[in-house]
Amino acid sequence: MASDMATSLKVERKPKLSETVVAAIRKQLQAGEIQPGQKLPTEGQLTETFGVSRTVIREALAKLAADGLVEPRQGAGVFVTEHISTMFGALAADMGSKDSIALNVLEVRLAIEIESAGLAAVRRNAAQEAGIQEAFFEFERLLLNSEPTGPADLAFHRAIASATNNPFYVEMLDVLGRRAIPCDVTSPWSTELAQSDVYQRGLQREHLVILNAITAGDAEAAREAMRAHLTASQQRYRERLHARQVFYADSVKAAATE
Amino acid sequence: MASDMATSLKVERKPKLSETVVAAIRKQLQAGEIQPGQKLPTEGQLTETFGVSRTVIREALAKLAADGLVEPRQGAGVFVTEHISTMFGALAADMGSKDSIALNVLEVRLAIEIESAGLAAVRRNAAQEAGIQEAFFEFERLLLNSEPTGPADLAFHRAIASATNNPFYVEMLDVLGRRAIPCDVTSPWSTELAQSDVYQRGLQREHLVILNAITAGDAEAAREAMRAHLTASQQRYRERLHARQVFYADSVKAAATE
DNA sequence: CCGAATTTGTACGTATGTATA
DNA sequence: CTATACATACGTACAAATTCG
Repeated sequence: MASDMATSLKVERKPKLSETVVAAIRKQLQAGEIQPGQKLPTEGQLTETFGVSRTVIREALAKLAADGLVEPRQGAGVFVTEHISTMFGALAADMGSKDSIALNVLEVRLAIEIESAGLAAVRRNAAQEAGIQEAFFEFERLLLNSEPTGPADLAFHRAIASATNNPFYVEMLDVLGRRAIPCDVTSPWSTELAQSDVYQRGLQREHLVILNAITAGDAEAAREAMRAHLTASQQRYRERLHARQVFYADSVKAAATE
Repeated sequence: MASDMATSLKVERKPKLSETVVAAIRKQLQAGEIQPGQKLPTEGQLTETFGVSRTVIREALAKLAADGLVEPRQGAGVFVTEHISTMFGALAADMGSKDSIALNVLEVRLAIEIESAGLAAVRRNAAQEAGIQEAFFEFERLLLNSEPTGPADLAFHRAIASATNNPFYVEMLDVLGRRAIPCDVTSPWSTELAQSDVYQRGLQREHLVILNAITAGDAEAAREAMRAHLTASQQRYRERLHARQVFYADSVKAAATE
C-alpha cells in the first residue's frame, strides 16, 4: 500500500504536465522576471526548455490567458498583461478553478449589495429600518454570548436587500449566497480565525458604518461603506484561501517525505 | 470551388469554430435542454454532430469548464453544473411579462453594470479595450446608416462586462438582458421615439463618456458614467410606459364614445 | 472481485492560415 | 516581399478513470 512508486497523492491526483508548465511560468511572472508588456519565449523555445510537446505549451498558455495573466497576439507572440498588479487574477491564478469561480461569484454579489445598500438608504421604510437594526443588535447579542454569528450576518445583509423594495435583490442574494460563501464566517472555513472575537468585532464595526449611513439616508455613504465592507471580506476570503493553499502544500510535502 | 460557406455572419474576423460550439452548447444549457447534473453527449458524439475535430470540441468544453458551466469527469463524461444562470432562468421565467418586474430586473442590471464598468476600467487589456471601441463605432456606423442599433448597444455593454475578466458578469448580462429589456431600443417598444435619431444620438453620447472613462482607467468615473447612462435609460423606459398608458386610456375613451 | 468497454485526459505530429516584423 | 511566429484545425495513439456486466 505504501507504494511511493507511483505516488499519486490523494490531494493532487494530477501531476499534469501542462499544470507544471503553468506553475513554472506563473512563478516567473510573479517574480517579475518578465515585465508586463514584455514578450514571453516563443512556443518553440518553450517546448525545448520544458521538453514537452507544443500541445502542452499551448494548453498552458491558454490557461494563463484564461486567467488574464498573459495576452497572446497572433503573429507577434505572447505578452504579459499590463494591469495584473491591480487585478485579483494574480492571486486567483494561484488556486484551482473552483476557488476562482467562487471569487468571481462573490464579486458579483459585491456589485449587487453595494447598490442595494444605496437604494436601501433612500427607500427604506420604518419597518425595514427596524429590521436592519434588529439584525445588527442580534449580531451584537450573539457576539457577547460567544454564539455563532453567521446567520445574523446573513440576516443583516438580507434585511438591507429587503429594504430596497425590489424583491429581486433578495432573490439574488439568496441564490448567490447559498451557492458561494455567505459573505463571511461559514461552511468549509470554520477556522479559529473566522470565529475569533476580534475578527467578528471588526465585521460589526463595518456593519455599524453601513447601518449609520442607511439610517441617515445617505445613499452615497451607504454604498461606500458596503463597498469597504465587502472588499475587506474579499480580502479576508483570499487570505483564507491562501492559508488553505499553504496547508495543502505542507500536507503534500509531508506525504512525499513519508 | 464555389463554396462560399456560411459567411453570412456579420462578425468580421473570427468565426472560430470552438467559439461557435461554445455558443451552441451554452445556448442549450441556458435553454435548459440539458438539466443540471445531467451528462452531455460524449466528445465523440459532439465531434459528429458538429462536424469538427475532437480538438475543437475539447477546446470548447475547456472554455465552458473554465466558466464553471460544466464539469468534466474522467472516465464518466461531462456534466452540467448547477449554475446561477439556470436558477435565474427559472426565477425570471415566472415573471417575464409584468412591467414592474421588468423595471426591477433593470435595476438589478444597473447594479451589475455599474460595477462591471468600474472593474473594466482597471482590468481591461488591449484586446478587450479594442472590443469595446469596436462596438462603439459599430453603433456609430449603424446610426449613420439609419440601421437598427439595438444589437450594437447590447454588444457595447457586453464588451464592457467581458473586460472585467469575470465571466459571470457576461453570464448575468445575458440572462437578464434576454428576459427584460436590452437596455434600450428594442422588443415590444419599437416606437418612433425609440428609433429617433436624437434619441440614439443621446445614447451614443452617454456611451462615449463611459468609453472615455474606461480607456482612461478611471474606475470611479466609469461607474459614475454608467450609472448616469442606466438611470437615464430607466427614466426613458418609465416615460415610454407612461406614454403607452396614455395611449391606452385614449383608445379606451375613443371606444367608449363610439 | 475482476475485467472489458466506455469516456475523458494527455501527448505528439502535421498542415494551413494569418498577422507581425 | 520574405521570414518568423502564432492561431487554428485534424488525426492518431495511449493513459487513466469510471461504469457495468
